[in-house]
Amino acid sequence: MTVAHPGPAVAARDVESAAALMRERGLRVSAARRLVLEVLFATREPVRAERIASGLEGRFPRSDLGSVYRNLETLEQVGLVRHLHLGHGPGLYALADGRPSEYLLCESCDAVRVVVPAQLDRVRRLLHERFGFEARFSHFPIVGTCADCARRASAEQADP
Amino acid sequence: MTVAHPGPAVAARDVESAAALMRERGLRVSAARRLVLEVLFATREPVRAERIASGLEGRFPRSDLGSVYRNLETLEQVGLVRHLHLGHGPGLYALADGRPSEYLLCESCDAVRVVVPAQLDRVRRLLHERFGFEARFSHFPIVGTCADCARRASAEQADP
DNA sequence: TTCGATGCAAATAGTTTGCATTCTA
DNA sequence: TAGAATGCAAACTATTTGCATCGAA
Repeated sequence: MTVAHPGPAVAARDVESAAALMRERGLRVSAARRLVLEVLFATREPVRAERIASGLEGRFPRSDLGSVYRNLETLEQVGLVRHLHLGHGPGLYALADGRPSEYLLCESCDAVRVVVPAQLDRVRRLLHERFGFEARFSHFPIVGTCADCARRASAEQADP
Repeated sequence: MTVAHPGPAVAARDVESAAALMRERGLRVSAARRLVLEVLFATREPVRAERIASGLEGRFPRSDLGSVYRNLETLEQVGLVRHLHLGHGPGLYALADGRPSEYLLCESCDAVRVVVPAQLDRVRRLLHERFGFEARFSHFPIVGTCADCARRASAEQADP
């Protein structure tokens, strides 16, 4: 899960071009490795390793969970894959597309709001001015309470 | 680790007043439970459960790790304790003082910058205006690159 | 034909839980 | 003395690793 040297993100069009890139880097394209890519291309959202190993619950052949983890790490080093953590729970893996999504996670209802990085640029700028800190919300999200839950909470407080 | 109903934060002056509060809530103050409190009062920073169970490496009697976890959960429900997660790695537990600290975590060097909530109020306001989202950085930190590492990275890029 | 990758199983880290026993209120 | 909390062990989730074998280039 923890990648030593995650390379710069690479957006591949499809499994074949991803496979070609692997070979360019001197890596082999085995059946198990191709399968991880196929699953990631099939579901365009972040998934846990277990779900990949299950072949999306049967839509693809099952594969060994240990190998899935190893391949995800390799793919992340190459830059084809990124992983993120949404609160507690397992890491989630997805194809790296050019500009990574960023996330707002509600702790009350577990809702995840996906936003494009530009929407957080002002927040990022503010943090940079204040602390010289370059914030990223693509690997770990912003955590708190979403609008719905906040409204609900204050309603309950007014009328218990 | 995951607390069902974390009560409102309560700041206790010392172990005895914390113990008194426990009894007020109808909870018992056993030796093991008092020990958790003593360790938390002795070290004023967030610590992992394992470190509590070890009695801060021998300064206090060792206790059972399972019971430590159970007691931390109970203490968190009462509001005396809060836990946080700094990136990967185990959860960290600390006494709840009135206004919880918030955190900036650097992914390159693992440095943790502790800030008082007021320093992030503009960030919070911005997020609330944009998304109606109430962000907290006390349970999960803001993750990114600290000023030092950012400087180092751009220096390396200029002079490789 | 080589050595990178696999599959299986065992190991690890962090945390939770069942249960007979202990001890607080 | 009732039942809350303990201590120990086992279970569990997420992830990593050792190793003999296999297969892609």
